[in-house]
Amino acid sequence: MSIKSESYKDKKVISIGTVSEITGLSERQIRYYEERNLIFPYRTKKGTRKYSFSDVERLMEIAEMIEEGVQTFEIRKKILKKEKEAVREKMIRGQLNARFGVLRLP
Amino acid sequence: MSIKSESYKDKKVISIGTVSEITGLSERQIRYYEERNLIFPYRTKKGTRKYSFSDVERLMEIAEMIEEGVQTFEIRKKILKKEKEAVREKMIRGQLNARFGVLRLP
DNA sequence: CGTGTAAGGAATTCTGACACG
DNA sequence: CGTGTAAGGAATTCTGACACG
Repeated sequence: MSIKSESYKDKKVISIGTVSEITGLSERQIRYYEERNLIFPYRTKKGTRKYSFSDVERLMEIAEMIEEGVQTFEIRKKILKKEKEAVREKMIRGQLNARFGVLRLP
Repeated sequence: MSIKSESYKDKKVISIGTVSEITGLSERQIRYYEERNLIFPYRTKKGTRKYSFSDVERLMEIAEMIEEGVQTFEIRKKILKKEKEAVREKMIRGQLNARFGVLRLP
């Protein structure tokens, strides 16, 4: 349920100009954060970047940390940690579902 | 709740080329349906069209009807009818909420 | 390190129009 | 009626680089 409903949130369809407007970040900043492996837009055949709403949210979190003086390297570590946690969460749910049927965790 | 969660679905951030790819419709078709008042993209200051996922869904419904031979004029009437129903629904909910507090209808 | 900017090219989008049927 | 297309212009996006600090 809460996974299916994220279909819109995770679809990479927003181009960089629009992302720039939404987040208030410059295109330069957005591209730089990609260079630093903080964000991973989809690339169309022609090479233009497409972002999801999730990406937009992540960018805003990144922007906050940057303002606080956190370096991109540190931010990257935090992101990796978060992702590992998410994977672990997913696996636990999968195992529970496999044994006891579908259940809904908050 | 079900209203708040539509925030992503209703944000007009997708440009016409991407909408064309998602729906399989040509840009010409998409612009024509706008001319016929079936769809209402947001316009940026510079004049480029931006669509939401809701718009994309509506376009796919329109495409289906067109294939069935329904004319744009008829489609427009159906859309107007649907919108009126939605408004009525919303008002009823609002009145119920006002009198009995928040409740959740399917 | 993080970000601005000018540079040149490629791809996108827009409008109004002609065409077919 | 619904859609394709060529036309010309304006706006977007991309990359690699120089700059500052």
